[in-house]
Amino acid sequence: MDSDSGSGCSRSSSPDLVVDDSAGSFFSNKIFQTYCQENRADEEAGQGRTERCSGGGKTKTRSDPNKNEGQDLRLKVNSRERKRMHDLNQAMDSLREVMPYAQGPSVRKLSKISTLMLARNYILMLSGSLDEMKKLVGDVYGGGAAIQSRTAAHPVITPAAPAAHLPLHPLAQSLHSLVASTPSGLQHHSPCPATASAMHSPPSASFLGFHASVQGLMKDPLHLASTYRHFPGMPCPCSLCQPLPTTTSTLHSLSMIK
DNA sequence: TAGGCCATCTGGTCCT
DNA sequence: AGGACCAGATGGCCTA
Repeated sequence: MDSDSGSGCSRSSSPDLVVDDSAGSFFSNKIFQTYCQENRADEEAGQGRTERCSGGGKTKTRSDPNKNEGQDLRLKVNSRERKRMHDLNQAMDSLREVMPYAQGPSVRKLSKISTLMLARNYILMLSGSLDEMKKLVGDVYGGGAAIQSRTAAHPVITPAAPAAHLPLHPLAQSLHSLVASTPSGLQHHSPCPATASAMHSPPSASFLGFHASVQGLMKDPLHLASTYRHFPGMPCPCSLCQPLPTTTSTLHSLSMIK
């Protein structure tokens, strides 16, 4: 049953995920690297779980593991699959850690589907904020700097602009208002009228404001404004609140190829 | 008790 | 051939 040791992060759980490897991308950050390290340590520690079958599931092949070679192979495959799912769950936990929702011992954690949908909306919201910040920077510096910063193919703000000696107070204030809309201050971001309700709903799909069925939401998550509730601190998925998909040009470094 | 969520097993498929 | 990935099936736990 210890056949799966040594695999570690030799292959990503999502090998088709092509990412920008530059500094600051998700897969180059600390969380992902520490996850890989912890994963190796977890393999040795997790070997004893193989026969436990705690959460449920089927146990029918566990009666006589030494019966033949086929059963040994089956156990190996089961162990690998179990480890793969554990890796997936760890990645999901890592994602939950950076999601802007109430976390704590008294709060039930987000379900997987809710985590994924919230992550998507959060990315869209941050993309919109980034776009807005670029426009503000362009307004402050004006002229060529604005043109430069608005170039979609090069969304990098050049720090060594000649106007760097200009007074920065308006810019700093603008940046502060934007920073306030990041996870620690998201409650100031939502312009929705219904944000005062349901402060501590459970973090289920309904907590995210999804009244529609999950299937319907996955089909067309961008056009369900009338079915969403709005909560403080949550990136709202409705068409009134979320940034338009046009801002997703900054996400083009992430692409799924299959 | 029904429904949602989850962990596990299992067989198939694809890739290296 | 072996491993990764995927989807279906199954059963346990929890909540409304």
